[in-house]
Amino acid sequence: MSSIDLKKSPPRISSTAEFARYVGLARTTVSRVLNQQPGLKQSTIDRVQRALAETGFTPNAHATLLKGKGTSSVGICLENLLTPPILLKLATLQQQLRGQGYTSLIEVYAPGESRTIIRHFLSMRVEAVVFIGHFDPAELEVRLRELAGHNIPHLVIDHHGIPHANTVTLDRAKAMEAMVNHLLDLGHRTFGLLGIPLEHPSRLERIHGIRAALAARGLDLQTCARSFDAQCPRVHDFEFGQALVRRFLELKQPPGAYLALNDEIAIGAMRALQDAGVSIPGQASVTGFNNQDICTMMAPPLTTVDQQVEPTIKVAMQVLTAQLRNGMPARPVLRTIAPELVIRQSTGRAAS
Amino acid sequence: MSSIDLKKSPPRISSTAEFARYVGLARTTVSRVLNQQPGLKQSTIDRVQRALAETGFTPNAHATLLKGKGTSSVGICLENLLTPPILLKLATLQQQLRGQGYTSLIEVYAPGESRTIIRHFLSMRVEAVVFIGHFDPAELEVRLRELAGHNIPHLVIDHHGIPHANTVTLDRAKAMEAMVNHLLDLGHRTFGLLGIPLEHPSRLERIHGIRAALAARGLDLQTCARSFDAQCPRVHDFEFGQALVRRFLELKQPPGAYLALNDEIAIGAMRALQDAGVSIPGQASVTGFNNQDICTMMAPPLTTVDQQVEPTIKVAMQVLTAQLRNGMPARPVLRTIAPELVIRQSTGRAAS
DNA sequence: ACCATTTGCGGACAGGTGTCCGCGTCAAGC
DNA sequence: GCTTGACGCGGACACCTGTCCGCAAATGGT
Repeated sequence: MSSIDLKKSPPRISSTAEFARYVGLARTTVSRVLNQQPGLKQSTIDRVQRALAETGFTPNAHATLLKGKGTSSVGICLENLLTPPILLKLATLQQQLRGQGYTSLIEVYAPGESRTIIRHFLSMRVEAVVFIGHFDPAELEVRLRELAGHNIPHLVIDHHGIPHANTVTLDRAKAMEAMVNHLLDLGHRTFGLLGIPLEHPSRLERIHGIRAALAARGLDLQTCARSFDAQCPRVHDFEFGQALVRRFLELKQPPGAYLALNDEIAIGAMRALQDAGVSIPGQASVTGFNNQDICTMMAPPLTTVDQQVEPTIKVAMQVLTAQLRNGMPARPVLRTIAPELVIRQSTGRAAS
Repeated sequence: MSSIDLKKSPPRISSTAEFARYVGLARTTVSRVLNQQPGLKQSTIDRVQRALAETGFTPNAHATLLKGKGTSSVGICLENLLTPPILLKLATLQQQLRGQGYTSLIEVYAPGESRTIIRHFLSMRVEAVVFIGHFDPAELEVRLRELAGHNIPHLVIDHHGIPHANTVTLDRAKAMEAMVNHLLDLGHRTFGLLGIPLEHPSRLERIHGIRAALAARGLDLQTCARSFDAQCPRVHDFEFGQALVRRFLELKQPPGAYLALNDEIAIGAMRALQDAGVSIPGQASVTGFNNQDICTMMAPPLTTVDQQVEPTIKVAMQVLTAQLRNGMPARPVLRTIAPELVIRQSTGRAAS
């Protein structure tokens, strides 16, 4: 009985040498088993496997990675603002990388810590770095240059418009163009932009799409669309959407359609409109962006743009594996994902 | 001019020896500078720092961690279902750990991969492992035993009821008790449970709280409360909530108050009720759990329980740092966080 | 110019792993 | 009983860093 108890507490083993002593074999032999090299008798293989199961021994990864030429790891830097779609991308990406034998080092970005994060990645000798989300463009560009200096491939997911960056992103211009076309078809001619400034470089892509749709029908951005972004602080997106709409409702002639940067802002906008007695879509239309699950639960369900997470990650993995194999591409790669309009009941014919 | 161009492409440096050759110093001297040892002339320190900035060299972390006794890293295993509150906990925890000089290895759990994940943590020689969220109890217990076998401290955040586990969690029993009391005060005597089975072990804590509140007023769980969880598949929580409520509405006398497992289910429930013409809170009350931002945007705003993320992480860090200093505690630690009821307009007086 | 002190050098070792290689051992086949 | 493989052993080296130590060189003071 007591022998069983003793067997139940196997010794703490922290090196292959120690483990080999436990099994009663040479260290090199054990190493050969662990790395599945040929020329081993089945019985000894079994003996090692059994001891492995008993003790739960794991070779020190740091020593392995130190020895081996590559680390088979990629760094993933995550935007501060953690929304469901971003997280879904993270989870999917990590799982796919795992399937390819890659370990992922995940760091959540915090303002001013991007340098620390990249240096950590570099010290861990990652083979590539992925950025997911939106960052400060200037800061990101510096980091990318830093990585290029070390000949480490990178990939930016979602943040379009960084010079020389390898990018995979939803075609937000096309998305906005399609959305505006949808609203134009419904008779809308006045647009309130929520979270989309007319000038700010970070949202330029969306503006391009909006402008293109308007121009195709002989309309002008400046006269059709307005934005009050600068006048409201953006802390939580829901409240931001509310505040922006309240500002619009102070106008003599509020717009008939609202285009929001994302679903959260759109939902806040709907709330403020309905609280003010404006019916949706009877008196105003509202559109979101991202197609989060919550959209279908609103009254009315929110018209929005689907993020296409799976295609995005699929393409991202293609670009990534190509770079892991062949190194940094000579010219930056830009792959855009086609968006898909999801029309629900928050958009309707313009009030005449 | 060309010399400038040449200077712009510093050589790829991947070891301290190489770097020392570049600076023109001995490897040991450089190492002393990097580790801030005394007895160095300021001018040589500057020389190294300058070269450091030029080349962006970073010592190989694997070699350092191999040499040093501890790795100063903790593993974080994340629940598959990524909701905003969980993510907030992750981000906060990682930031705090970073502040304490600890690196965090983050892995998103995928069914059947918990073994792989833990083995990865072990091979990286993490000094502790944190689980955030809810997992398969049996699987989690095996992992915890595995960790204990290696003398590695652990901490489970949110998942209450794992035997021998060090746990930090919201007191969900107290929360449900307070919530039911609130509804009893409003005159409710019939309760529909959404996502909370009467028997299932994983939700036993909530049931205990509900039962306690009822018992204090001489009421009985079996007669007051019903649950149809088994009859509806749970894929997306929003739709789950909708489906459950539809099932309840088939009854001759649907309950006057609905207690949902989380905010998503509650929101789905509200949608289904309102679509069926049931006014909230006039004809039925609905409560959520977690107090996500979206709650305030609903019509009516959702009564719910706040997660208390900051206190939770604060306590988690206390427990964690204590274990990192002193090793596994002799007896499992259980710290519960006091919940806070957030009463909004989705609950009201029972219809008479 | 001389001596004492600071300061950098270079060799050595440890930490754990993967791999190569020569050598011993054991069993099977003839 | 001898040869021939098959198989395991153990020494050696490399990967890169941190640290210790003896020693040489440079520095500073007088």
